[in-house]
Amino acid sequence: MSDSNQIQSACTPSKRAPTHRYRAALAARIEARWQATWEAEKAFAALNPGDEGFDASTPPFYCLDMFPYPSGAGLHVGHPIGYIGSDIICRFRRMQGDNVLHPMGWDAFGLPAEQYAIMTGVHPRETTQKAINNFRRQLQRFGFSYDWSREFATIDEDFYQWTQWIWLQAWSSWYDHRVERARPITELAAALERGEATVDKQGHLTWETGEPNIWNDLSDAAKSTVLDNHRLAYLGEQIVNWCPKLGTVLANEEVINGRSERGDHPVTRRPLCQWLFRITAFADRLLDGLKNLDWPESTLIQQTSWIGRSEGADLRFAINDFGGTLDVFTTRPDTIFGVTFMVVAPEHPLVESVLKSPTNGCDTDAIRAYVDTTRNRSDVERMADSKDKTGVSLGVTVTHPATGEPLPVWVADYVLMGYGHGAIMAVPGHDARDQAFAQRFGLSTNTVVSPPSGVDDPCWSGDGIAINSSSDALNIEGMTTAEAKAAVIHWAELGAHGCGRTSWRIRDWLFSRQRYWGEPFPIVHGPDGVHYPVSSEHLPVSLPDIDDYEPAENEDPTPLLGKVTAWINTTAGEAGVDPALLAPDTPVRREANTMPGWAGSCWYFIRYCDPHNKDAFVGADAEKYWLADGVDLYIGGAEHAVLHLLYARFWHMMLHDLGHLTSDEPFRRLFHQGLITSFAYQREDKSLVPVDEVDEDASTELATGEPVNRIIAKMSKSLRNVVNPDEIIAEFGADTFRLYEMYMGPLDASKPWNTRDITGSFRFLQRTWRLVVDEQDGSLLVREQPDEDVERLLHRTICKVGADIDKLAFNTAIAAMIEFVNAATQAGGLTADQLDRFSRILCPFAPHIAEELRSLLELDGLCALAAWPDYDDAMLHDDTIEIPLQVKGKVRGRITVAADADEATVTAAALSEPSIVDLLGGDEPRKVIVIPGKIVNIIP
RNA sequence: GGGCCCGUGGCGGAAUUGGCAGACGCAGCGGCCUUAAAAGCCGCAGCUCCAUAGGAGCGUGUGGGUUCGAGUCCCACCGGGCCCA
Repeated sequence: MSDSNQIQSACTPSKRAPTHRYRAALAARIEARWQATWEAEKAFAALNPGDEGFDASTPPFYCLDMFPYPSGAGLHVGHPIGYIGSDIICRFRRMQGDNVLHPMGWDAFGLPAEQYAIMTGVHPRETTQKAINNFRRQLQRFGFSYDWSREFATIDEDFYQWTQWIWLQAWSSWYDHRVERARPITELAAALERGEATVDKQGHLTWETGEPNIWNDLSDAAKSTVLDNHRLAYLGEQIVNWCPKLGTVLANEEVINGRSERGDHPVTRRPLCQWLFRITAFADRLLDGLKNLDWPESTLIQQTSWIGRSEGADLRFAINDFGGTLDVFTTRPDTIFGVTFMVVAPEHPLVESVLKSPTNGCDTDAIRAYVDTTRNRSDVERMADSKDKTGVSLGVTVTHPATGEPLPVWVADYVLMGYGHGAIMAVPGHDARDQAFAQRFGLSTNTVVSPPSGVDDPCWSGDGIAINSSSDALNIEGMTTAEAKAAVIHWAELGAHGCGRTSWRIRDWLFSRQRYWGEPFPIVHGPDGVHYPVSSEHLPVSLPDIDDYEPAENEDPTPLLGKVTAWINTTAGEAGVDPALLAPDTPVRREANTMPGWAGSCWYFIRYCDPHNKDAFVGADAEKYWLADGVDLYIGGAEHAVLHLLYARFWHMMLHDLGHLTSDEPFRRLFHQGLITSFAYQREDKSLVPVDEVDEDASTELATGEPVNRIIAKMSKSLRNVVNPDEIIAEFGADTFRLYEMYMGPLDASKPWNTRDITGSFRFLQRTWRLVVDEQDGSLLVREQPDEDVERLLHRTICKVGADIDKLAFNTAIAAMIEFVNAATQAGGLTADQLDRFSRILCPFAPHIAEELRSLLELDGLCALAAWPDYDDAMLHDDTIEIPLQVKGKVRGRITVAADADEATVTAAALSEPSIVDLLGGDEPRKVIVIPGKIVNIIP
């Protein structure tokens, strides 16, 4: 600033912007001051049972944000929207007297830091720590009421030792389907020892008594194999998604259209021995548990379809000439009379048999050619072009079990080997894909289900009445779909043609990765091929340092940790195996795989309850207090609808069964915040133009003058429409930022960011400030006597804001506060008492300015810890109300009546209102509809 | 291909869940203040038409239906988004 300006300012103070106007610099001072105060006074530290000052009568409220993965790029304005919402709820509940647990931490293992390490050689721990520090700094500028004393990262050793411990719990357990819960594996061993359970030569477990029990004849290694086959964490051969480029296997969920979700590299399928979780054992409970959750409907639907329970039947068709049977799974056994052909997947063993010993009329060349071309197509491609079906006849037939008719067998790639038995019975009358196939190859169609009346669908796939459905062996004619299903299953079971079966889409969860930056498994491979756990007092198994992060890019999956031979090859004693299990000098090999990024997020919310506990993953008292009914409110993105939320539920159920947790569901209420999108500009040919190359007012491209259309897109670097919250806070302050994001629209809707709109929220705070503060000297300006209308409106605003916060409808709560401030400005100000109450309802939204206003009032204590103000019901309603009068649904006049006027009074008043009298022209109305307190509709 | 959600002024959105469509904010226009500008304050503001005040008609993606009354419920279609294949 130049000298002359200063002189002029000093001489003519009225020309100068007032020194105590609410602007960015003042907001920054206010925000720094109160953030420091909150920290110094530990205002948001949640008290645990046993802590000094803990009051058991205070209701607990656990509000959780999905913790972020701290990326090197820092926060953009989309990140905080959920955190602002949860902070408002937390501050509100705190003011209502709850003991609020509102923690924050870091999901810090994962691929990006490791890939950065591959490029730069910088240890992922270093990169991650830097990113964490930056995220923390950015988040703290918002004034969130987190209890930072509970902060941790999943890479901290005293956190991941318990992640490893929980994995060992799973490894040490099995699922008892008789009682539907997980139990310690030692109890299974004991039952086998006592002969309560028996095991046959194939290793199958039964609880039928009287079976010959071979358990006690087994070698120790064989016993251990039997137990291993029942553990909830087990080593199994599975077809995996192998990504040579990333040097790791990926979960199905991490593969999108045959490419890796991260990095978009090709993924192929191959069998591999991997650590798995037996999540399928919990499938029924994971499904049933959804019924009691207060979750968004769309997420419940997604989890339901992911688990994918389908009731149906396995049916058996005798293969002619070859012998043996072709087994299929179908959800519609009632359509058995509609089967006109069979289809097997190209990988089906029958195809190989046919090629080995072809029958007459079998074109082996065509079959081989077809199988070869389909082999390279992904499941996605195979399912996608449903319109253009391909396939080849196998030249064999099967016998229809109910009619005895021969049915041709085809091979086609729309049938997948991975689902059911890799074979289907085709019912072209009632399945769209089968119909398309039948039409393509001229196969016949039987209609066997009559749709409900009014439906005219040549390929009805819904329920109906069975028609054309009888033979000497089976008659289901006239039955409903449900009856027919039951009848066919009953018939099939009696005649050994099949049995009823529930099939699941969910598969066991692949839980090992060949990457470096993850939790090591706390288990070693003994010389006898048996696994030995690292005993819990030797946890964590620390991740060793390595020099070279580059994965071996080859066809043979090798874990990165396999390179650290000195760490891999050790002794039982060195690794921490219980000497009672294995002599300390026994050479052992450590497990070289690491856990996937999901591991820490499966239980981090449990650790927040008791983050510094050295003896347990959570203390029993803290767990019972905070998690008796799960997390009260969980806010996070809908992109985690299936994976994270399903995995966390699985761990929670397992730990519950084993007696470590009170509740069996982790998250009672779930809320998904919407995405913050951005405006982007599109040329006529739909190509996108970066925002900084566009004249936004004229809607033209700067370089060419060509017109562009404004569209809504995700924020992205390439469009240069990413907004950094640091800049917005510097320009307007954190309170304005918080208000703006909450005022944009409903929290669960996706909404476009528009920097221009922020000024509205900023001006609201300026008006609020000016309403009660002298902009020249900063002193408080309040009136002595309250304005009657303002007082009435204040009661309504308190009521509305409180109700809206409960509904997470922050946008309308803020609109109500703006209306209040505008009305109070017009009415000439507030009393000190009114300002006190208003600052308290403003506090959850704009906590810093609220504290500042409270301190100007010289009231004791922090606004953040003050009680939520009361309102008087009597002040919410007026004595008289105006009611619109409609004639045939159009408003034609209004009357003012007492709020509690009865129907007759309102009718009389309405019919004597001049404009209504006019319109009726002396005739009696045919009908008068009075909705008390709302509207009158007159039908002439 | 399937599932779920959503289409309201120039823009973001509101609407007590079937009862006055467009709250509140942005942008816009007019006025006050100012030498001027910014800021601020006061006011106008869905569209079309007639018009001096004022009035009439049309309006929540399109078409139909239910209802005294539909942005809201039902059916079909069009468009967009998300998720899953």
